[in-house]
Amino acid sequence: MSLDERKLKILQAIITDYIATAEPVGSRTIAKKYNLGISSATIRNEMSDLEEMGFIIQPHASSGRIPSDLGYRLYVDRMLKQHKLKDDEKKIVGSVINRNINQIQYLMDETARLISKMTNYTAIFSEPALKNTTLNKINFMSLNETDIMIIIAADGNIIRNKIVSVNYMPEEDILYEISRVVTAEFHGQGIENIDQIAIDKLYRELNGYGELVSLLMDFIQEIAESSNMGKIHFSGTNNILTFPEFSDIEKAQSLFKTLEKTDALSSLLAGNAGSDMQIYIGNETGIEEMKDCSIVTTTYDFGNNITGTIGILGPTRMDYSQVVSVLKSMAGNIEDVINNINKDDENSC
Amino acid sequence: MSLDERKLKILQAIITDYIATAEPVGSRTIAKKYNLGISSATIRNEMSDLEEMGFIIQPHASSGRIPSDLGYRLYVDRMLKQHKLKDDEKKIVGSVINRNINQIQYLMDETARLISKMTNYTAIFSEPALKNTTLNKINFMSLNETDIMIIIAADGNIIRNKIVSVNYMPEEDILYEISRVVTAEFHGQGIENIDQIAIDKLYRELNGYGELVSLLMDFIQEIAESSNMGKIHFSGTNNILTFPEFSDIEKAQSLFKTLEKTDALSSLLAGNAGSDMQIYIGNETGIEEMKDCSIVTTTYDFGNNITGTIGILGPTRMDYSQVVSVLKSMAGNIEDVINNINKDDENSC
DNA sequence: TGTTAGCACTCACTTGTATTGAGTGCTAAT
DNA sequence: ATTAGCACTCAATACAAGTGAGTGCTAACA
Repeated sequence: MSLDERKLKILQAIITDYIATAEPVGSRTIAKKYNLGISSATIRNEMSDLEEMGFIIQPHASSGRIPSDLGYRLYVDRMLKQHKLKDDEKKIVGSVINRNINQIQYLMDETARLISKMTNYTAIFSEPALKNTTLNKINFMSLNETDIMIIIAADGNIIRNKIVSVNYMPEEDILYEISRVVTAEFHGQGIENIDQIAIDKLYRELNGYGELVSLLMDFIQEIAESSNMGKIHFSGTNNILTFPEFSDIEKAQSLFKTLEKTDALSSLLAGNAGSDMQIYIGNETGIEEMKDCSIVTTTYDFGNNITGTIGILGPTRMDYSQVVSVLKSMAGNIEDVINNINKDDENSC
Repeated sequence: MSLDERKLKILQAIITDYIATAEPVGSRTIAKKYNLGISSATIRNEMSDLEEMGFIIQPHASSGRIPSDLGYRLYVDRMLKQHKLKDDEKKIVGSVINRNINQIQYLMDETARLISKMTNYTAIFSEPALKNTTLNKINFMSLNETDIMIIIAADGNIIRNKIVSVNYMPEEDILYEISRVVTAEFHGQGIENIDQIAIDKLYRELNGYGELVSLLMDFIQEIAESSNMGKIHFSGTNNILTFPEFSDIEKAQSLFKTLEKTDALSSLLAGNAGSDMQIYIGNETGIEEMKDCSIVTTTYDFGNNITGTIGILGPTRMDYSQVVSVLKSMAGNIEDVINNINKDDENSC
């Protein structure tokens, strides 16, 4: 029994129909809707074969068939034709891009919202991990008599700040000088593995201001640690409620709960480091509560080895071709914006 | 027909029971569970009166009664006894507080999560509005050859930053000097109504660096505008799914949609400026989709007239006394943390 | 030998009907 | 004024019969 052209066509029809209706699809439906030039009886025979081969499943005797994880997998791997973005979809994408946003966080948020709107699924994104990032600039700024804000700028336009309080507040000018020295010493250092020699040297050079240096080191370590598990953000989670597979409120809730403790998901997203487009279908996610879900992720590049992940979470019967092309286009756009950040002020609106 | 003690007791019993069960409560139930020393028949008569007075409603003939908005209102206004925080609740509160957080955003997030966890309702909070805030310190910091980060520190430990690109990048030292001059000029100015004289003076003093000044002015205006409608955050929205009144998935979805476009909600939260504890019951929210919800809000004080709002969104039958006391305690805690921010480093964990 | 028509069978879903039970209102007795 | 008792209401539940979409199998056909 071989997987010939006709079987593929029937499988495709089943998947297409099931994506649209979320209802098990029967042989007669296929015969009527997709004119493959064969009768329902023949289709029945073929479907019987496809089921035996594991590509489709019969939820209960005498119901139509639905694609199995394996079926989706085959579809994704072999039959995914690049879905072309429709014109109006393109327009929406443009409108966000042209706004010339320069806060990455905000950009990501907007992108996620856009994705969830365009696909009616749930968008996921993780904050860019700072691993392998190099420090760029460090600044101390006094806020009042006791508080100082430490600002760390790293490659890829990544900025973190923290307010700390000090026992001894240096003069304004001294603080500036300290910033200069620290920056000179740490510039170019990897955030996760700062040279111990540089640290020692700093403590010596800034004799008398050890408090500041140690507060800084704390902060840097804090960043390095926290960035290992970039926070995950969602947009359009309520779209989940529109999926018929979650019309059972219990199921929807358990999925929401799973999304909240994002550990598992986090490692899933991290798994995509580098590869172009990752697709997890049903049980491939490795998360029990997500066996009816698929996740498609891709990475975007901040330059300097810093990458973030965006993805889409939907039911296994989601429209893979649309999802893939939306993601592809979005990742490209994010990179464009990031790389041209503030470089095209002239054509702002 | 007067609202005597006994009627109040019966109403209280109805509300208490309905909060717990979300089921219409009948006379026999009350007679059995709450030993008021009267028979179910008497209670029936009283309930009939209460219904006529508008405090309870009969969803359909021959069902139990449920409290009306008016009933809740009476309950809240007249019978709300201060709910004492249980010991274990107190412990949870302490654990967050002691972590000595100094990022306000993070603190708010944690607080909201805590509130939603303790109450099993949905927590709402708005970012503090910057209205009436005075500028404290302004700093320009170069990031690379073309980009500058503008940092604005305002009263109440509020920090905003923005990355802008400039055509001409001043020397590092000049940038520092500019920061100094700008800070000196703008310190103490209200963020929404900066003295035009000061602005003019600044342009004169910083002759040749007008670009920076105008970028700064843009940013300040941006902040002033955006802060008028502080963004609203939620925590535990999925708790909504556990409310039986939203077991109809359509209803849940329409509520979620309403929450997403937060305009209406935003003005609701803003309405609480200054007052201690605001309670909106059912239709009092003025939002059609929320007629089965109540919102309790309170404000917290950053000092210097800067206030934010936290609140709880739950079904109208929510446990008002618990909610009020949790909110009260939390608002107090936030203020404590904010006011002692970084002032108690010695007992950190 | 592959395809099709026909038929019996399965099973979720719908519809209609009867039953149950929690709850009310009213009336008469205490 | 309170209570017991009774008839009545109505949502919810349970059950039975009917419907229809779909399958598998077999025999006939090209």
